[in-house]
Amino acid sequence: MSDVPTSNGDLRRLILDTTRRLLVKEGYHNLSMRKIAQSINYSATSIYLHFESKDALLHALIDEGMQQLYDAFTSIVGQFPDRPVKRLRALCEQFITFGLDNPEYYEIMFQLRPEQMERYPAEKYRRARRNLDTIAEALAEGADEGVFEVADARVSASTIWASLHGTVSLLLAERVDIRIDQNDFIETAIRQTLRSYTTRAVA
Amino acid sequence: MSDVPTSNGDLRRLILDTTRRLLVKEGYHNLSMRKIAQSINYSATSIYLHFESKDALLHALIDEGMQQLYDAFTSIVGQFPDRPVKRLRALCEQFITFGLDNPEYYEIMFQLRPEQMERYPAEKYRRARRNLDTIAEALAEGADEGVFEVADARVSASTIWASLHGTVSLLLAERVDIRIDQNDFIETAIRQTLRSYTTRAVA
Amino acid sequence: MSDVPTSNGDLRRLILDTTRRLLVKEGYHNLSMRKIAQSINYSATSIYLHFESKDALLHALIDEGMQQLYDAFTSIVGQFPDRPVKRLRALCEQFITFGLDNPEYYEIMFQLRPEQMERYPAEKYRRARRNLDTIAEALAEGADEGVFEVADARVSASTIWASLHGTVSLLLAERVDIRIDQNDFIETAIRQTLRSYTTRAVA
Amino acid sequence: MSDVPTSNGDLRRLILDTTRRLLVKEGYHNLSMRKIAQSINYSATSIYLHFESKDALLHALIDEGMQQLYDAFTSIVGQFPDRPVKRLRALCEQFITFGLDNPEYYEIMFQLRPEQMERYPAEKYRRARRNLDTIAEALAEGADEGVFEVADARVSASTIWASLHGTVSLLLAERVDIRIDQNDFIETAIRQTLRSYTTRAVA
DNA sequence: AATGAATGAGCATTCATTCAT
DNA sequence: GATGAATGAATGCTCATTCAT
Repeated sequence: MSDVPTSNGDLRRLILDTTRRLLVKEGYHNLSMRKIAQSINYSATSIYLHFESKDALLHALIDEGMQQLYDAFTSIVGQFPDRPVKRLRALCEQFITFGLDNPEYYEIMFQLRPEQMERYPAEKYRRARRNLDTIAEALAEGADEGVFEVADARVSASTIWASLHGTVSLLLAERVDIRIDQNDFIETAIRQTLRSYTTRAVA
Repeated sequence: MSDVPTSNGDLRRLILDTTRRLLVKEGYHNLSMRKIAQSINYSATSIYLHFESKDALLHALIDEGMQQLYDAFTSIVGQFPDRPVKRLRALCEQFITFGLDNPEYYEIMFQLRPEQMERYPAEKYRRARRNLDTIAEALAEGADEGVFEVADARVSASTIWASLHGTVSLLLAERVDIRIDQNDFIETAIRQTLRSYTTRAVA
Repeated sequence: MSDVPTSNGDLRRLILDTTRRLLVKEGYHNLSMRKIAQSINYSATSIYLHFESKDALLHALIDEGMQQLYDAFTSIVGQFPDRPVKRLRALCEQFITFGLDNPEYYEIMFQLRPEQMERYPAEKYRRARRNLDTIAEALAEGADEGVFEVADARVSASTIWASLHGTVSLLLAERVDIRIDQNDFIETAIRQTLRSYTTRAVA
Repeated sequence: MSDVPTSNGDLRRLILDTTRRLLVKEGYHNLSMRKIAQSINYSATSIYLHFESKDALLHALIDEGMQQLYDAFTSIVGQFPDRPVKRLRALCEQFITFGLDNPEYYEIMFQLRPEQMERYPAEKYRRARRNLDTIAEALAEGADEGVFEVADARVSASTIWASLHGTVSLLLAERVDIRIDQNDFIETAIRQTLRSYTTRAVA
């Protein structure tokens, strides 16, 4: 693929992109340094010039994924600055889209158990939490406006995240009854999730 | 050779239990026949006297887990034969409890991607779906009684399952903000999930 | 296959027959004590009650094969007591038929290198040599009658055997050009082999 | 680590030669990558730097053998361009010499059953057939000159090959009566084989 | 006469990583 | 900045054989 040797420090970029591609194509378990090297027509050793270890490479990838998701979220916030309900729905949709579009990204970002990735510094996870805050803010603003009923925005945001994560996970693991239409499933999941926080209209 | 000499067919049990323990401690990907063998002070070959293959061993474990969960669900159905709301809440609580109590089962039961466990027969997954049906029934009965608002019980049941699964997954992966009380988180997740299907009170 | 347990000492017989069958069906390399045992619905251990080792079992089989071939040869001798030419041709045909009909038998009888079957006692190979003697006798008688030209019957018999063995080996190894008709090939091999020892008619 | 430190790409050569040696000493079935590695004081992994798989290694060996035999045949053809009888005799002698001198090559070249080496591409076997063609040509030319009596040169060449192959096989398997002088045996085999195709002298 | 339980040695192959150049 | 050469450890699995019962 990369017949044309990439000049200078682009190699790091090339490695990251290739790894991501392989991750999606072959899955986390079939990912090996050897295969990455082969894909970019470099020696396996070369990867170590740019990443201390396989773990380090994956961590960099997780960071990128988190950033990407954060960027998407930020853009949505920009689109609906004062429409918390619409904003929250868009965030939900975006999360699910992101997960389904980047399945193996998703795996290393959200599904790896800590003991499997033990050297990933907790500080980085904290960075990931910014995404959660975006949801919490929408909830809080909605509560202020009286359209959401929220006891504790932080807890509620996590609950919403759980629903979304469960939805993506089941879809990725192909555990959802095949007789159920995927879009129907996603739409229902989002609608019900939001509904559970919506203020009930009193006649 | 084993510390506590196990008589007769107990070895099969010992293998199953040890595998479950290792699954929790080291995760699915770091599980190997050799490690299992080492843990029980038997040769790796001995495992093959009781299980045809690594897959067969894991399948046996999945079956056990599914059965256990099914038994728990069945017992709940028996406790609340005509109280669909109470029954549904109990089922939700039970699912989360089961997941947190049996993280080892949980991973291989619900989190493994099909390509990682491809030889697990689809028929068995179908068997697993009985648990989902139990939820769908409670929803349908509740809808009949007018206490639940449900368009399609099958889709809704899957949606509820997604929420529960997401909740368990995040807790097991230790991805929930440590400042959030676990019980609070669980209670909120269940309450909101049910709330989203509850008929809105009319004044 | 042997649902009906064979009584008494028939087990030895059953093992031999089953092994022979497996040898043909699966080949020498895929033959294992485990598989033999499985095929006869006995434990692997039971085989050791009748044969000291896998080698011993194979030796017994080789003996049987040699005896079988010897019996066939003897019968031919009886059919053509004083027709050495016809007798020799029949022996050649029989040898090739035997080889093609019992390919894996043939392998352990004639193709195993001594170092692969080191414990097979040389004395047994000597027993096998009786078959060669039968050929040598036909040659010698033919020479006496003036129909064969033979310098040293022992050497010539070995030469003939070599031709036959080569023919069988190439056929079994599927090394003969597929455009050549097998019967044509065999017939030519035998005809030419005999021809080379036939006295040339002088005008 | 190796006794005589081999520089650069010599390891490939060393592996090939060692494999050949082991093949003679222990036979095809007892050949393992581990043993090869041990023999050259390298790790088993190192072999994979030079050969994709065990099969690939053996294929390389077969190719070498086929080429060597072909070169020897070609040289003989050059020595007797218009003496088909002498040429054929030389080819026969060369085949047997080759077999006895290279028992390791011989087994994998001519004695392996296809199911034992199934991945060896048929196209390569076809290449091996060039050697047979060389024999067929000598026969055909001799027939043209009236010195050979040949019905179908292709069939006859295969028949000759069978005789030679049988001769080599029995010698390698040490199945020839030890009271028979090896050179006598070989000489007789060749003489008789040729004789069977020689036109009978007319007074 | 028969077996269940057990094992050590072996197999081809893959992996992340190191090191001298 | 890049690499070829090399490796120890690991993988799931099969094998012939032994031994106490």
